[in-house]
Amino acid sequence: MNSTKKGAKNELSAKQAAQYSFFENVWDVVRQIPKGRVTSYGAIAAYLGTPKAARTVGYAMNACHGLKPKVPAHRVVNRNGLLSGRHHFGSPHAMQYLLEKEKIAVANNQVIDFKSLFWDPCAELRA
DNA sequence: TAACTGACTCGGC
DNA sequence: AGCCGAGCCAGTT
Repeated sequence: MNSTKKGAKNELSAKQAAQYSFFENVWDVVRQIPKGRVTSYGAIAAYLGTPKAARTVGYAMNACHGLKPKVPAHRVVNRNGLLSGRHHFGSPHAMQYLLEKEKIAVANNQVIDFKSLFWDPCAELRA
């Protein structure tokens, strides 16, 4: 006990986000995305308490490959509804193919009616 | 230890 | 209206 450390790093003070790394938290939220819906990196980051950590969320996706629980990263797109991470699925069409299977219309690497299909974790999971 | 990267986002021109 | 640059966060090397 008495680690005598400065104690910093507890700034998260969110509800959970406790011992799990930021990545674990991101994956957990992504897995909660309902089928047929999509969300943005900024929305996930904001839910974790860091609206500016959108880049970090995308970075977490980079490590989501090979995870035990499947992470529907294909449901995560950028703020413009563009499939920015399609190139990281091994195949540039894999992400679009998965989205189409979810009944999500995709054109030109962009989600159609993205605004309507947008799923906000802070509004649905918000504690 | 320090520096860089990166699947983003916002603002300004 | 579209294009460009800077900022931010966490993890990796």
